[in-house]
Amino acid sequence: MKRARLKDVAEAAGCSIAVVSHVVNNASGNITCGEPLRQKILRAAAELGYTAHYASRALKKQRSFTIGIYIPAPGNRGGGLNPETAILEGVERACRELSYDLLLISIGNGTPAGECANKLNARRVDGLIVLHADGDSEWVGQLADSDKNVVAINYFGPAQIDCINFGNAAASAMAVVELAKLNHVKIGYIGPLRDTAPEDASIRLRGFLEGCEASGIAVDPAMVFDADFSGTPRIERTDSGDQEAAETIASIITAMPPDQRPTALVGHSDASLLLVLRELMRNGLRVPQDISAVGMDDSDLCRFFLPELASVKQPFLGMGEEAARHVIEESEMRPVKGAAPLAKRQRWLRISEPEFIARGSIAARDG
Amino acid sequence: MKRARLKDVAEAAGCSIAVVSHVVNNASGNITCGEPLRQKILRAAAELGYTAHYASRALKKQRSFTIGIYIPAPGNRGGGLNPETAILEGVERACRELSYDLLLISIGNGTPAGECANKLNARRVDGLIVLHADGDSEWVGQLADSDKNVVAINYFGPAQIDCINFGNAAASAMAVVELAKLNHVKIGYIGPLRDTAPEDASIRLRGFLEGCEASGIAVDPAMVFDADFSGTPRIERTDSGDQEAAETIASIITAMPPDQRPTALVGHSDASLLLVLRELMRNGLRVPQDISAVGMDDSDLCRFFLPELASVKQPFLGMGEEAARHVIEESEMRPVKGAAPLAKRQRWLRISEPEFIARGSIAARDG
DNA sequence: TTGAAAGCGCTAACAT
DNA sequence: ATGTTAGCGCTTTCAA
Repeated sequence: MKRARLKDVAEAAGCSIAVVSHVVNNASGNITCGEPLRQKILRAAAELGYTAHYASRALKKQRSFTIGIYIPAPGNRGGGLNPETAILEGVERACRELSYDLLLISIGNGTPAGECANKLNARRVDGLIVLHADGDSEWVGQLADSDKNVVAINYFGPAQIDCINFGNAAASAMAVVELAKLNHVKIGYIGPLRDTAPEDASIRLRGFLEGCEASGIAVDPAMVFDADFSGTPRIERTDSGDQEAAETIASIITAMPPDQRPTALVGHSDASLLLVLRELMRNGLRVPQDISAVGMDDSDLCRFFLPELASVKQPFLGMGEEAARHVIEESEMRPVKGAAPLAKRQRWLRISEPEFIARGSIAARDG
Repeated sequence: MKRARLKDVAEAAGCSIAVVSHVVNNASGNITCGEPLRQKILRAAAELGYTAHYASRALKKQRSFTIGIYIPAPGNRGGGLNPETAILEGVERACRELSYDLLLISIGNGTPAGECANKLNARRVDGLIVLHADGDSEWVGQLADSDKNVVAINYFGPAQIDCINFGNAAASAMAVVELAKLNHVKIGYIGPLRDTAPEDASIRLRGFLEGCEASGIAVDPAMVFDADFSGTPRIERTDSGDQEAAETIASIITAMPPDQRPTALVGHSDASLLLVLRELMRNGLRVPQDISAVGMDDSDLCRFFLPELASVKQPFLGMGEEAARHVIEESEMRPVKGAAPLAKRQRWLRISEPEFIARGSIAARDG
């Protein structure tokens, strides 16, 4: 059986399509309609299983009621449930709540610029969400300049684009502060184990340093294992040998005299920290008795270690929701006709607030 | 600046929109056109940045050139990069290759039946891919009956729907066979640690048993830790206490006289197996010297253990691609007008072929 | 309170 | 070889 059109419902109810259109949308134009007819129409519509043809409505309204999302490559943080999935879930949830559809423009594959601009231009999507866009790439800036409706998630480039970012600095600072509360004063930092680090790694290092300062903790360069930090021990880093780097770092720490060793470690990521911890434990150190540990991102890995790893969590789902809400709201503000292009407002910029997740890998230090 | 329409290009090129339509699609109706005009049109189109309005084309062609995907809840396998992401990536890739768009109907949230049927009905999507649909649910069957274009991935219910499934039985059988090649004859099995197991868990157990039979290995019920197997040791399983179950199983194995212990373990999942392995190692057993291990799904967790866990991998990405290809192909076979509803063909059914990933957790047994 | 009708931008059959 | 035109199904203004 063919699907029902407005016309079919109108015939079944014995009236014109205009009234039907009005009734099923329960608002449009200046049409009103008597209760009996109204009921008749609703019944007919239900009976025929009427649903407005999507393309037709989109054509008429000049809106697709769809937003697009672009995800460069999932799981780049090395292990664990990737943030992308949680963000996507949040985006999808917000879209559904606001009755928008979600178009997955690209995931993992690499054809950003053209595709995105194209979907936008073909009126395929009313707005665009871009995840982890490379700060160096030009296309993001071009989108922003062309006054398209775009919001980036975790973008650290120069383009003046609306965006919402992980609270990277706040997260690592928070880890330090929580450890300080437990009387730790010698706190080490485990940066990226590879030589190709994600863009936000340096921000996390900065947060660590800020956290130390705020807590009145002296930073000891000998225990800050991050290539971006001056005075750090020289560690050989390659593009694949996480394990070797972890072993080197662990042996350096193990070799320190017990009273000079860090009593706690903050990791730039759960994965890096866990690799180092595993080596430390093989060297005979106990977690958390000898050394406490706090990771970053609260990935699935945390709960697969013994003791479970404390971590700082980003509100991925919430960020996705918020981004979607913003882009949709923005889309509805824009005039559909070529009216005034809506004076360029302030750039929208949000930093998410991380949350500390306490677990077995931390213990208080005797005062 | 407003986006260009067919009409704008036609004016710029000084011809009618029909010719433009023909040229930009380089095929349509029985129109031909001289080379000079052709060039002029192409230039004008490029200059104006012309792209066909999506909704308009969809309305006219009665096709959305979009397929929808429904993902109930990601990451249910407990840890590691979830298969859903890889499948999604494959689906997206195939869609792009075939110039289809991908609509993410739902991920993680729970509103399947209505939403899916609706998108289909509103001509929002030309076809639908459903991931991990619950075998008990009715809505999948209803979709199938209504002659909609749907393909399920990893569906084990009764509905006569096109689908492509993980080769679960083949995977666990493969693990056994590979271990047998290494002269293992006492092989244990680690089933789900929780009392709520995924639907395909029992198939994996069956595969294990088949693998044993094929390899001439006697199954010892005392080392088959799966609640579905008669004769298995009684293990207390709850909905959350994986760790306790793992400890119990490990202590049972450790308590066995060394010459009666399994020399190898097959896990129904990487996660379950790793939890048990960790406890075994804490009890003093060495992997792989004392006991070899092969997991399932090749999740990210595998590479986070020492030794790295051998596993059997499902071709997630390829399955996604194949599903998408099928649903698109099917969509293009269907008549757009109400012609003959295309006699119901054979049910399309594919089982994916798993691949063995050898890693440090396996060693040969002395002959 | 209801109906008629003009398009939204595009494709394709039909005319020239 | 090119132009004209009738819709696809819907929204909405205008007329009755």
